[in-house]
Amino acid sequence: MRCMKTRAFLLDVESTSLRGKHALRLFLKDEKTKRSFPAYDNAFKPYYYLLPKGDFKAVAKKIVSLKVRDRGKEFGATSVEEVERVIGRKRVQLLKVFAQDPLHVPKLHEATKEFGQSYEHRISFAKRFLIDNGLFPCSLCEVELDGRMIKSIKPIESPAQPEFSTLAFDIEVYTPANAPNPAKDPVIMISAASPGDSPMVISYSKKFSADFVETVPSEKAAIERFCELLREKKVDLLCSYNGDAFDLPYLRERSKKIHASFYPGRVLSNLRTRQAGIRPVTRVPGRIHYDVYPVVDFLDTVGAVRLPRMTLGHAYAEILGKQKTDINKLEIHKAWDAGGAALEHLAKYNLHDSVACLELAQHTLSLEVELSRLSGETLFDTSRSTTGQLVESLLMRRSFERGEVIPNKPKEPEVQARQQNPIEGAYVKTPEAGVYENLAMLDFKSMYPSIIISHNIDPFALNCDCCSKEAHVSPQGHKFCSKIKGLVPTTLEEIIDARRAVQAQMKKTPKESNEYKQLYARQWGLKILANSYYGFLGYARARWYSRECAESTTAWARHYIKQAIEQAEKAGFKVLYADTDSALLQFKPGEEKKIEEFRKSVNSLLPERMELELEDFYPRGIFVSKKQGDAGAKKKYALINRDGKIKIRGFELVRRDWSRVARRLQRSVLEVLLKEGDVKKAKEMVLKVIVELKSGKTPLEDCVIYTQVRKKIKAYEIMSPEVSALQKAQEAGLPYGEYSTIGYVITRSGKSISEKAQPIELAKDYDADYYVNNQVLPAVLKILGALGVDAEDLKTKGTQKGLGDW
DNA sequence: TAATTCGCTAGACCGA
DNA sequence: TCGGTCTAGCGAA
Repeated sequence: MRCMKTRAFLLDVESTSLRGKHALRLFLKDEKTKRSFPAYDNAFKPYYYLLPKGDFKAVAKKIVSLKVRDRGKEFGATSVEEVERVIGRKRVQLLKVFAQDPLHVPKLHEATKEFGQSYEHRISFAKRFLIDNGLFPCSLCEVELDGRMIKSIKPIESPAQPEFSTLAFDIEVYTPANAPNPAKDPVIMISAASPGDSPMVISYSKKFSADFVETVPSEKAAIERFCELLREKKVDLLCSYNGDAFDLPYLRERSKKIHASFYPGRVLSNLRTRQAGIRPVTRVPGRIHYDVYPVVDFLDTVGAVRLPRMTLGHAYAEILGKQKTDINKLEIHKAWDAGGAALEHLAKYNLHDSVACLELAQHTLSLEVELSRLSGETLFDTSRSTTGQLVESLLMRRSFERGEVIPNKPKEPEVQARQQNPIEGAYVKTPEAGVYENLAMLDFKSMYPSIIISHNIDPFALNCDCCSKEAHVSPQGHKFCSKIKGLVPTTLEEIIDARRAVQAQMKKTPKESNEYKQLYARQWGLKILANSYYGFLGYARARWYSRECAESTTAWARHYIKQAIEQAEKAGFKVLYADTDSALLQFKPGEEKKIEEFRKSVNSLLPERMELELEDFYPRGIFVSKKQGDAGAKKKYALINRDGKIKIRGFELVRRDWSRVARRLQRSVLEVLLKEGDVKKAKEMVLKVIVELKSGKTPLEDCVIYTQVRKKIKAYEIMSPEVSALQKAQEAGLPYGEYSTIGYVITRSGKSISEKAQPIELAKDYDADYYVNNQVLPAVLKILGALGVDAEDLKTKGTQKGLGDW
């Protein structure tokens, strides 16, 4: 029974070799038996396109006979075909140049440069395979197998999703010196957690009383036991937190050092770590290594969560609202040496890291699976992708389906030129500081996507030959075809329509069901994709970058919001504020109904796809002035709705680079003012906090300021508190790498603020004057000022010694 | 090598 | 020691 036909989920694809020749290794999971297995394809051949300049046949002939030398080996194109494709909007004849090996493609491209322009020569082979076969990862396909070889594979339309056999792990390393060094520092514990099983820790040479610890004879045995565990559990999804950069490479290096056999994969291939931009990426052959760290980072950038720091503990707390066992990193090796309770605590900590990682993986998986199915990237890639990569992947697929040649990535000088020439963005109206009542916030539903669709904003619909008067003309004069819909608006419209359909389906589905969760994840993924289109059009490295498209999108946005503001004023409302796609209107008491009439009149003038919505009514709201001058501050306001729910934007209290003591007080002050309008009470709260700070009773944790250090330390021109604190932390051997977020306290010792900054791990005291004058007072003075409180009065009274009068 | 621009604010730096 | 300018980070949309 060597030949068989089956239905299976496509889990992953990777480029590999088979008997010395290139091949693709797919990981499949049988729908019925739930067995995961590798299968190979060596029939699919790499290729790229060439648009020849000069005589077509002559060029084809030259390429066929071309020989390229690389590392002592000679090769050429295996064949050349004439094909018809679309570039931009033009049908053209192209040469499709096939290669024997994916590695030959870039070499052939170099060698054929003189004959014309190459296309699609920088698409990875695995991606090429997926696109050309119309296969979607995490989806079902029909496979015909001859032993391990794939005879045919076809996608199956089905909403079914694979169930993964999942395991999360985490390691602890003995690091008495500074940074962990695999040449010297042993792995002392490996923990593992999988659904339905009790989590466990593998360790050695020490006595543990906890029954979750499995003791083996040595470090080597521990590493090998871990690999064995992965085989026993037949793990599909191996979860880690930063396993890409730390746990997996460390285990590999350590295994080399101590001659442990380290094969955590499903096949006997080694781990592969490659540098993907700023961070490394590690593949475990035959399993999907799901690193939760980049997933959390992604959620942070799309605004789904906001983390003070990117640690596992912070992610666990912010995303799942749970606390896990903590330990001071500097104490780990001491706990190992000390044994007893300290060692038990370390084991527990190690255990909880795997448990937390597993829970976070499970929580985020449905979204990532949906994004993978939507973008067509493997789950491995998707979970490490940025929004730009997702949009690009999707467009590449749809481009292929339409017979369009995928545009090349821009070369570096072009990227630079684009970056130096940014486009004009949104319109923001300056508010006047003060307290206002009877407010309504209106906003355009999915403004940028709806503009792109409505006006057919697409790089290849720009300046078409077919339209003259009937073309969409942007406020800046760019013309977009009104007859043939472009790739960008088409795919975007599909996304929006799909999201509507999913949302409709959700209404018919019980909220607690699995199906509902899946639908929720799907509409969320679709929303993320839709919202990323505009940024992608203006992204300098994008294959579909178009200055004209991006600037037309924002120009139309400015036009529509300003038009709405004008209409609102004509209708008798006061427009207090507007930003990009929203406007805050003030109405006369009891005239809520007029808002709805106004909204309808605006919508009657809009293109069909665009819509102004009522976001909410707000009985009261506060705007403050800028720190310098009397002008109202943009992007900074607080509103309270009829249910007493407060919406706060831009204030220090939403910023992680402000101390908790200042943020908490600012929130309380805003709440009291919005809910009760009690200025006196607010003033008293401020003074209470100041007194506490001055008395030294404020907990140090409330004084921590978190700031990310976003460049290499050497690259800084200016010494800032965060850079200074990071340096001090690194000197003390704390595990802060480059680009990390540092939590620091301004202490009493030192002259400049940078000198006074100490990492929280090392800080012993705080500088009360700094927290009063540079944190608490700036956070509340502008707010109280907006209510007519004499801010200066509070400041002098507050900072004077004699607070007894209050 | 990995989505955009607009806007606020801090703290350092620098010259008077 | 001041005020202006600049670098840098973070948030709004």
